[in-house]
Amino acid sequence: MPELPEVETVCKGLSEKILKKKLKELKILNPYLRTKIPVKIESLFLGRHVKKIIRRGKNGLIFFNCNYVIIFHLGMTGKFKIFLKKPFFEKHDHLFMKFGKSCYLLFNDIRKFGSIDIMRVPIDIICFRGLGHEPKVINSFANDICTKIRNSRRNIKNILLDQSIIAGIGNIYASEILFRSGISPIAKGNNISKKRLERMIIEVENVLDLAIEKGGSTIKNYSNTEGSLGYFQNNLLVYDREGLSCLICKNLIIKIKQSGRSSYYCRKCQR
DNA sequence: AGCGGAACCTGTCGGC
DNA sequence: TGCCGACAGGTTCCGC
Repeated sequence: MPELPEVETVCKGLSEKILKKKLKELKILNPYLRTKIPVKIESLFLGRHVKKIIRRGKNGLIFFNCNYVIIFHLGMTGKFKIFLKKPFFEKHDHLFMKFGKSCYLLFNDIRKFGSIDIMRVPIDIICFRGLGHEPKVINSFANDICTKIRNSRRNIKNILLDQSIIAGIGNIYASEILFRSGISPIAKGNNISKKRLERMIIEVENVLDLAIEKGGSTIKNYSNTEGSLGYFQNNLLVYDREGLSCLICKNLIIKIKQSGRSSYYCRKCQR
């Protein structure tokens, strides 16, 4: 469940559990993710304390009191499972960690599209991995973003998914943002007025903020549900609603493929 | 240079 | 029941 709001929620959840705690044990169960988990991870972090945990785009960064940071990406199916006593390992568990006296973490990833990596500090968080602006601050960069979009002949859906322009939007929220903005996913960037893009930028903030809020409310179940989060489904206006009626005009929601990925929209409300 | 499509990997679901 | 293809919330690489 890994778009920006989910990663934000995971970072908050991890902070509650492991902030200031010492890493007591670490075991790589299966290093093969999108990138290989570095063997050095054990020697670099064992015995170190967690200083802070932040999110940048869809990446989570765990800072320790040493010169390295652990960077995780959830890919499509990555999750952290938290336990208060030592868990049994399961299929697709990749990394095991113990913090403090009794906090156990397992990174589990069925499809192996996630990653656990390390990086030396200091990190240039602005230019981190070529990511674009954080949605929280895009209002300050609205001109810059509008110009980029209006110079592009790509469709707006793909532009929203481009992490180097705005960081953190994924396939679900791209559809939701466009629905709320009244913009068709097949509209070309260079054909959308500045005014409409400014409205869209506000909706980016709205949708992600709301999703973080909802994610925050379910994170309470995080340790109980062992990471099986399923929040925000109830708040989706178009995603996965093919054939159902538009909540505004009652027209049928349609599903199309763009660059191999599903987009959902209302032909009448979105132009 | 910038774009769309394929590839990466595993599980699930619907159709036949 | 069983097999097969399509699909899933992401990113990167490879041609055109």
